[in-house]
Amino acid sequence: MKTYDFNQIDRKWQKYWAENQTFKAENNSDKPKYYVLDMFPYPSGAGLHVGHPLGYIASDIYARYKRHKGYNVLHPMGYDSFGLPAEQYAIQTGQHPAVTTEQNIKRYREQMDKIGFSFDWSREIRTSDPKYYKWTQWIFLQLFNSYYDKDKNQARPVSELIKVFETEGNINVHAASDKDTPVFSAAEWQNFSPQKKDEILHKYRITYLADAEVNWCPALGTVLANDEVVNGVSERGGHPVVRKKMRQWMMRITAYAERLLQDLDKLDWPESLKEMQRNWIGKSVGASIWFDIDGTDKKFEVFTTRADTLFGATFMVMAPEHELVDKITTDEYRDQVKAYQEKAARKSERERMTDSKEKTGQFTGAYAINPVNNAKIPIWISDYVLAGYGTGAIMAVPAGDQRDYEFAKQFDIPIINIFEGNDISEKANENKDAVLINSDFLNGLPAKEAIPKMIKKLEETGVGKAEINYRLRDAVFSRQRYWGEPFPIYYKNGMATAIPEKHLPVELPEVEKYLPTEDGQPPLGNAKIWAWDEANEKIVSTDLIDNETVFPMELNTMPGWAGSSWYFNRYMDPHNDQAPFGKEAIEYWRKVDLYLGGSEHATGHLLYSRFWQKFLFDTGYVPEPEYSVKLINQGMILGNSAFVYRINGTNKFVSYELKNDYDTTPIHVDVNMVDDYDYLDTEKFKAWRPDFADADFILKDGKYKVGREVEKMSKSKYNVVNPDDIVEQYGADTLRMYEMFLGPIEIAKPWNTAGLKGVHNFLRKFWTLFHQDGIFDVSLEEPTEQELKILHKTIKKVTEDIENFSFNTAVSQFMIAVNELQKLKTNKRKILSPLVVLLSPFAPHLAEELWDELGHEGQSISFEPYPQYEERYLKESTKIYPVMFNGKMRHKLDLPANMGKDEIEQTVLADEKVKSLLEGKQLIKVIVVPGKIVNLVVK
RNA sequence: GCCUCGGUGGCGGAAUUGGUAGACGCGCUGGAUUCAAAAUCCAGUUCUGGCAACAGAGUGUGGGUUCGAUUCCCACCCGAGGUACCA
Repeated sequence: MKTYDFNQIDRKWQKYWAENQTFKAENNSDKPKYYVLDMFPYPSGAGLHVGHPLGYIASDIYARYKRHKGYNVLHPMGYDSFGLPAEQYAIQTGQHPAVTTEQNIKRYREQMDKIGFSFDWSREIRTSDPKYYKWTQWIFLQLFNSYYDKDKNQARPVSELIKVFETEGNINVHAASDKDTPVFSAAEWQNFSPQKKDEILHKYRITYLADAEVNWCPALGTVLANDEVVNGVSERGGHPVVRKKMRQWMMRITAYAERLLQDLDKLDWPESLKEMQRNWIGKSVGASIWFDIDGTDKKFEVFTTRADTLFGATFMVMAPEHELVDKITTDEYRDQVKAYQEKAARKSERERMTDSKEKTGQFTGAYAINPVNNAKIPIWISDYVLAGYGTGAIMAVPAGDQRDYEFAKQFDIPIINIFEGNDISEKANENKDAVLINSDFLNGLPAKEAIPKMIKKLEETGVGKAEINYRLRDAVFSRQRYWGEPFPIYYKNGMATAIPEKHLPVELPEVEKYLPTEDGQPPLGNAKIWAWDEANEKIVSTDLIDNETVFPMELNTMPGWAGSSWYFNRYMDPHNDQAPFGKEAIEYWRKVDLYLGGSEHATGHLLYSRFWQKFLFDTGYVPEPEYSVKLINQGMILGNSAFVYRINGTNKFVSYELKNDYDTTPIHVDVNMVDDYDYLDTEKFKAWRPDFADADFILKDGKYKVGREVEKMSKSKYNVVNPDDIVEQYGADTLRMYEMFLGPIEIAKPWNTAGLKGVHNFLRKFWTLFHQDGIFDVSLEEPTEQELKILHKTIKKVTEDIENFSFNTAVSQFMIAVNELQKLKTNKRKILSPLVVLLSPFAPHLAEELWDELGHEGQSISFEPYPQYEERYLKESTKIYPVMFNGKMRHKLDLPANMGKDEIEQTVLADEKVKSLLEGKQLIKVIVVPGKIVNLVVK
């Protein structure tokens, strides 16, 4: 080989690794285990862009490094292959989502293979594969058959709960359940109808059916997420959206709120990510207080974190949807209350959040009685109180809460000042150190002391108790979609009933259309073979539903996060068809040692998967309550968009420097038509789109310069850079090292190709160290002390950098080493050979090639031990000490490196130059930092 | 508003527990090589002044602790991400 032929080297070694299954991990080994995981991708039609592999490269470097270090490394990859884009494509074209998905996966795989990852492809999984979702359905059934026992603090079988109901009712049951769960005795339970029993059990199940309020779009026939609704209409199509209660599958994640919060402290995750989860869970400690309603036998509960301010409560506010509103409203106010409720119902949740500037509300005519002083307090409704948080009602203390203050001002409600030295003419006092007044037995106390005192009083008189509230809500688990896991559920006499486990997987049925049915049913309503024959235990035609033993199947499918909430465990034993994973496999691998992925999953995947893991831990299926103790976020790689400037109303385009002289509109232009100096290839531009074919240009110095802007990389912005092109032009190793060199992995950064050449040069120089005039030429001579120093310094620094995931500085270190060795014209085997191993996690193709040339045919470098540095080569014989006076450098001194602190001090003070500098000054003290500095403090 | 993270040359970015700020790369300048260019190699490159030695300033701003601060403390400004009538 005459030159560094990276394309040939890439192909050769990628083939070799595939054929030899070099990176296949075994489930038993004498070596210690290490599990490196990337968040698996959704295979979209657009293919990979240069941003996707960033995390995969980092994890691959670490995985390869750990293999060198003697670990049995599990480094798998797969696809989160259920999802919306494939379904939408199916709606447009009639192409089955499975076909599209298969094509996309093939493309992803080809692209990933070109980068030379050390994935164990024998363990590949796909969430849309029935062999995989069989076990997603299985886990769903375990959740369905469990409830959360608050005494034992773990999930328990529903069958045990039923036994308790049969013997003592639910009076002593302390379990996570819906708020409206009735209290009943054993005798009552026995007399309930099967439907009633079923309904009650749903209030306890960890996955359960409930009427949840959703954004329903009648025109689209589907439920939309909050961010798909803009100004009360759907983001796509602009159809009206209404709030509607629908029967949905829910996940009782709230049962795990406290454990999800507590265990965050055990995790070595980025602080920002943990903080996001903490906020999302939103724990607040306070009290609930019962208020009687004047002149009735009704009462209602409020939650507050400031029980101490009860004497300052001058009105009560209920959410417009509060169930008591209709019952307590007096005739006088009925019409106005009704009108307000209707107005509030029309607003989407998002609107209610945004129009928060001005408070609106309506008095109900009813009054509550303050339990501590029997004061009559008017009850209002307002949408600033949310039905879904706490009890949906609050006690309003305008002196101590800014929102209550604004409301009181708006409606001229009196404000009682309850804080000493407080000015209530402008705003409320939210300072917790303020001392209470006008508060009877709490006068003179700050919140910290007053809160427990008040709660004690409330508990004694039986009108309140200490309480903890969480912002976290139970998660909606149904989707009105086709391309997702079907539920293994059928409806017998209206009761959701599990299909026996032995019949899993319940495979997704074929449908003619992927749209909702005409009567508003989800797409599975179009399926012909979608009914459960209980007698014969199989899925049959829906035509047979009138038959006594044939029942309709669930028409919803599971959401995208179902399959991704446990996939990390499946990799441990991906082909098991008896269990989601074998006991032996999970006991061996236990958990992910290093997890890499984006922070956008903080309150989605990363929370749901922790929840499922804890459930599986409770039920004894997994040995760890947290599946990933160490997590690193990789930052996004942003696109560097290019713009041309069209003069309005013409087909003329003006160069960036001149654009301010005209009235122009910027237009995205494909970055692949722009060179490194931001000049546009005008011919390519004309050929790009028909409407630009006759474009005119106003040039500057004969060239057209584009404008630049950093944005998210996306097809629609024409700023996507395909990794294949970089690999083609510079080789996989250059791409790998360059992406690492770009900056720390956690940071978001724009893609620019400016530095590619530098990294590529490094690899060429490295190759050149082994070759004279293109011919392999490595000497067996003993290395010099200087060469050994370079080697060992590099080993030390690079190893430390890898351990700290500081891959950008590791790459720099390699560059330094190569520059130094190039200057010495080193071609000694004893230096170069360890460097090859050291480099191999970063540039595996080149490393394997050189390793082969060094004479290790047939032995993959991948399992060679990583070189270790030796301290003795790092010691320097002399060290230059800066001699500083009052922190300013005045002199440099060459001293032996191994000199002790006192010795350095004496030698420095004896130095002639130092003596002359000290002349006429008073020496106060001498600071010696061995190996670093000598600082003389003088006056 | 609140929470988290950050602010260092023309650019991306380095700097162990406070100890010579600007590693490495890009770009730029000069030189070598070449008929010429590309490529490669060598030297220089924080700013200001100076031919230079050198001097002064310098890590968002202002203050503080210290012999010494990019690093620690206080206040503020700016940016990114998250979150929001959460009672």
